Amino acid sequence: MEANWINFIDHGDQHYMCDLIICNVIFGYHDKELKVLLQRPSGSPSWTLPVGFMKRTETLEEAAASIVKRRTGLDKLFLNQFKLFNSCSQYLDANINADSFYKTTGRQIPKDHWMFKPKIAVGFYTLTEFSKVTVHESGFFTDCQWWDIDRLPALLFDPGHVIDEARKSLCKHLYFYPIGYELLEEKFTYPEIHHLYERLLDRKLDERNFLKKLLSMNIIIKLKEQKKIGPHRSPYLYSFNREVYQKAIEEGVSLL
Amino acid sequence: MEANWINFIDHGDQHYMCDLIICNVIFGYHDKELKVLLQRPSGSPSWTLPVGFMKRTETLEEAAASIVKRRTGLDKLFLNQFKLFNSCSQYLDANINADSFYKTTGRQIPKDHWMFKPKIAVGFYTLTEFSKVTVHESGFFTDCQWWDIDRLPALLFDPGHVIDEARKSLCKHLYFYPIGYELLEEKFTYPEIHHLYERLLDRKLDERNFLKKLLSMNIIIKLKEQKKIGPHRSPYLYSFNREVYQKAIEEGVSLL
DNA sequence: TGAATAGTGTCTTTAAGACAGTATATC
DNA sequence: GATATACTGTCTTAAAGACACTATTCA
Repeated sequence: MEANWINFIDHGDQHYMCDLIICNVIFGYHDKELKVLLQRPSGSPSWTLPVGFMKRTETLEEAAASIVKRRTGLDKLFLNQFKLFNSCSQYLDANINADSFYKTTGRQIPKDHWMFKPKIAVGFYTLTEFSKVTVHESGFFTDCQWWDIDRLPALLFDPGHVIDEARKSLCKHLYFYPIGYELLEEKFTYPEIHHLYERLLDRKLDERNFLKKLLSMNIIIKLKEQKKIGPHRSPYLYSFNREVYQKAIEEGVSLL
Repeated sequence: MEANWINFIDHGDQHYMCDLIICNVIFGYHDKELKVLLQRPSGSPSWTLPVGFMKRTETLEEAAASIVKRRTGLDKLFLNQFKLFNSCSQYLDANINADSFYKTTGRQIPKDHWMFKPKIAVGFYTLTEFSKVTVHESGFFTDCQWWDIDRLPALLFDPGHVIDEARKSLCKHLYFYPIGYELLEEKFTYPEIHHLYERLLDRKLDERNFLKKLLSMNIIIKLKEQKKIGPHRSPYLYSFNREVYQKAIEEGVSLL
């Protein structure tokens, strides 16, 4: 076990908020699937959401952004603080407790140590186009990978079904604000955005009516280019009208 | 200064989350005005929102409810956790710091004491019919009173304009869920609920269309009784259809 | 009869929803 | 011409919005 990890255990509560953990649900979209980025502590059979502590000198948003950046290499992502979760008494792994620490490190840590106190989890979700991400492994977490949202592994650290709640918040968000700029590439086809919305909402959207709506709001612009997609008709490319999109983000809008 | 207060200073961080404070915006509605309940620490010229710490053994919602109950005497109120606020380095009063503690109590408290560390404020808002409340003063806070939302005094403890944010969240909430059961009396007139919504949203609502909407949704029921309101035509009383209202709370609905 | 508030109906406009056949590309 | 996907238009229905006069009560 590394020296800075031991230092963290001994003095972490001076530099980090010890009652809080930041818990990120990183959504990705690729190949017609909605995905979530999960990590696995080395040696553990179970997966967790990317979590981390918050420095006393930073804001919640900075803390969440730095955790996301550590995993994805990306910054300036859209981050949404969607919910708080009570009583997370372990932050990484049920196997991490005073006994297991003693066994693996020979260090005796008191049972009332700050690490073992109950914590509030601050849930953030974030959206990114899958292929922009280079998945980063780091230190404690040797595995890190994307999972289809409908085929998730059992999660160890999951107070109150964090992913479900994140997804619900995302859906609600979708009724008020546009989403897509973060999840799609700069230029995208109508079938892509149409499918994305169906996937996010988990229901059918009439393809003609939805397109009519998007175009009537001027939120997407039809380009002259087409995308080659193999042995089929080439779909036209669209891009977001940044001005309208930005305004919709700020003032709210209903696309549905 | 009382013994349990000193005990709190010395050992509070064992029993309370020391990185968090719970911050409540208690909205009331009475006499055509939207109001907020504020308190004033004894000796301070400035007002604050009802705040408090959270016990390590309780949930966020329990902590918020107990603070609200302490001030209003009411429980089972609708509570909505609407936002987090960064870097609240003082939780009650800028005048409370190591020096002032020494002056008033003779007790030397280290500058890195848990009370003076930066905190995250967890914002809740709650709604109640003004006249149900008996305003409770308690211990440290000798004044406690309702203020018209448009004529608030300067607030000492107000990271990020908590009341503004609470009001914004409330408005947004209003587009998705019904509100009124908590703010009106059991039986109310149409002008009352109409005015309440105008006041909450801070804009005109066509009286005919809004009534049409409420009735077509079956969310309010016209009673046979009328309310005597002085030298004018007596308005009919309405009550909420609890079944429809409850369903709307759970599933969401648009009244606007 | 004047002042203040309560109460109500119709028409217009806009948005949502349902629905299915044609077009393009490649093999 | 078979297959797979892209693309488009019209009609129906429902909801939202605009709008102004009448009713009641009391002094």
